[in-house]
Amino acid sequence: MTGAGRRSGQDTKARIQEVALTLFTEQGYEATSMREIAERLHITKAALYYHFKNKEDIVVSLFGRQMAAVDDLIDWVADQPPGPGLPREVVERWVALSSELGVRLFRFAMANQHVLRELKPRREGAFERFQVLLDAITDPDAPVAEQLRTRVALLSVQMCLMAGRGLEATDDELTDAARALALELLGPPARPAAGTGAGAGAAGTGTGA
Amino acid sequence: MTGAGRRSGQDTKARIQEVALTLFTEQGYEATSMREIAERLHITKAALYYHFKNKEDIVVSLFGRQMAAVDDLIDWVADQPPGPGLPREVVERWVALSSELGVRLFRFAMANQHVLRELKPRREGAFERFQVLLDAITDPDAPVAEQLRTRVALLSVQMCLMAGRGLEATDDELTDAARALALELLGPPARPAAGTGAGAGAAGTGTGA
DNA sequence: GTCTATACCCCGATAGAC
DNA sequence: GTCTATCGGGGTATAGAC
Repeated sequence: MTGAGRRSGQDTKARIQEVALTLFTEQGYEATSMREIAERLHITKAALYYHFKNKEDIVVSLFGRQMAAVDDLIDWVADQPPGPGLPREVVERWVALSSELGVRLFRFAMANQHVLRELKPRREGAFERFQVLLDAITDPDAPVAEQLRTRVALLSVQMCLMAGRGLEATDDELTDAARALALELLGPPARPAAGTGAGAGAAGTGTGA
Repeated sequence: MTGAGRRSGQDTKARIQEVALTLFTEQGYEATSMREIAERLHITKAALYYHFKNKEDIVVSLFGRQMAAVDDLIDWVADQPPGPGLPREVVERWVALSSELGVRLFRFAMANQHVLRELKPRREGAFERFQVLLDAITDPDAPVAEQLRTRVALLSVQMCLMAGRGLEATDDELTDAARALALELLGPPARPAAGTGAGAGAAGTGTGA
């Protein structure tokens, strides 16, 4: 019986998140003040601090699921033996993750790197976590040009989303193009050689985006 | 006779720029306060405002030459007839520009997109200006995947610089790899067909980085 | 448990004295 | 050319009303 006339705390919290994401995306994180968020909801600044520790905490709450998903991917990578097929696997999973999280949040994350960079919920920052993925798929013995190709492949997903701004294309089209480009950069699929029996079903791992 | 014991205004201004660039790069633009900059130079906040209109203006002064160079490139592009060889030309010039400006400033620009984005010295913002370049080399009639390849090619410089963090590679190596990657993404060089007599000497246009 | 009122200190920026 | 003083507004903390 909490859902009628009176406003439940859950509801308010969700509304704050909604307004905050909108404003952060439209005008940027720094350019959006706590007062501005509060005014849109007809509450006071202090009320925000009942629901969230601080301004950063709102962002953290918005990216909570996503950060956890990235952490899962990192943990998964840590358990994998290095091999020629690993980069493709990681790229596939990374693309799936990106489209699942939503292009909207991904764009926000890119345009506000400086905010995400400072968050320290687990591990280091969002930025350093991506570095872990990059390092995991980089063969330290390969020539620099080759190392860069592999790393750029993973980055190309973000780049396609960025470069796609202003193009007449749906988010799905962009995501598909990003995957195609990333895989192309990795070169022809390494045949499962001998011992490594990993390269089977590719992407569809759990979420099914 | 202004260079001895007394401190000239020119000197102070340069010292401010030096300290500001260091702090901005180390801890970010927003995380660096005017007071902090002033304290390092043993002057007060207000003194900074004698040399610079505001905080943004310090950044503008740092990027002045570079912004002008980008503007020149945009103007040049605007005068070119669209053609299959144009993307390669633009990429070559963009890579040359990037290495000339210095990898340091380029990294700062990427990590602080949100600042550059709001600058309005001429035209719109630094971000929108890059969009002009992207649009200039994009063939609106090509399939989306093809359009993205072209646009990502131009972005490859930024990607390599980003992906190269943590790699044992010199800035020159990264720049070279970026150019190679960009040209590869653009596909085989379009033969000069018939009428377009532009694709001659490629990059070396003025600066000679 | 939910929110308001109020106060704190730092920030960027300006005006005016020296 | 540099300082002091001051302004409005930002994020944050807390006391207390309901």
